[in-house]
Amino acid sequence: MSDHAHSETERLLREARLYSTACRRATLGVLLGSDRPLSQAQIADQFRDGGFNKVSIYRTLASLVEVGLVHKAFLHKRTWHFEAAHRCSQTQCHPHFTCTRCGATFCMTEVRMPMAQGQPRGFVILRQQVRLEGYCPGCAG
Amino acid sequence: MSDHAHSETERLLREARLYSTACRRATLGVLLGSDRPLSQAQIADQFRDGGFNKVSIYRTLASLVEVGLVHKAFLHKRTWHFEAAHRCSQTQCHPHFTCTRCGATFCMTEVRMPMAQGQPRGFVILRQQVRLEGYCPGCAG
DNA sequence: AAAAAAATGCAACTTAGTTGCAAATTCTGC
DNA sequence: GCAGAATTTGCAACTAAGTTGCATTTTTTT
Repeated sequence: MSDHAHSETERLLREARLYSTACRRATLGVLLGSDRPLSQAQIADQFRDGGFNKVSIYRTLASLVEVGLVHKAFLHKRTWHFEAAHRCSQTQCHPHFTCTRCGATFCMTEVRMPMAQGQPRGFVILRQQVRLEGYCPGCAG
Repeated sequence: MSDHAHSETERLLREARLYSTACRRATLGVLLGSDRPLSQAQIADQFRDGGFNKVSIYRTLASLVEVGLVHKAFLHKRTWHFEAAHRCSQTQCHPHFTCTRCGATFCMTEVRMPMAQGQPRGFVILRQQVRLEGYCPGCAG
């Protein structure tokens, strides 16, 4: 990780009152640099020389989710994918598109969805998530 | 299962060109009678006297999904929940609401969501799914 | 620099879902 | 209805994402 990225992740962790540790800086750095949500295994793959234990990565992700720096974006094939929260609003992230042919997932930041309306009285909606399925440009046509 | 339900599930299975077997009739009957998506374990719980092997239920669900009688509604705690497809359109089911306090899930059949628009050129959207989170009437307030 | 607080790594575990195969059930053509 | 083909079922063993307990190491505080 570059010095710049190091100080950026360090600042975010400090603001969140989390210990600035190697595993947290590395994990957060990978997520901030990714244009799509990543699983624990995909994050681990990005670490050179040694890397971190999967348990540590899972616990790191849990702590980042708890303070709101990271979101659990979606489950794909029974595996959680995480993304940095910096481009998500309080009540909804951009939709995620998964290609049913090749399995790739994309962040649909251009697609705007209105918040759900018309729920029965008594229900309080705090967050909504939209998943899209279909063919990506490479697999369509 | 009542005689009426038996003949109804049998008809649906025949139309779908599936063998009408005890496990399929029972599974489909349970899903048709449920007002919310169910997991394999929840379906198995509804079977009296003996029931069926979990492998058979999983394979039954796979066959019902393949012919379109049943949908994989959503993953909750890494567990798939299935629902009969009779009230879903081709491109989207009703949103599903999960209470973050008690964990219960509800079908929000009253909530209408427009199909996503504005995706980058080349993407073909075939289905969309909306998940809602918040407090149910029992847990809010 | 020492003590306190928290993170890390390891091994063992949990659990939803899957696979291969033999036995049982359902369907097809007579 | 009945024999044979096609398909489903149950069982045991397996897979893999994620979790837990605990001893060790790192980070922070004073």
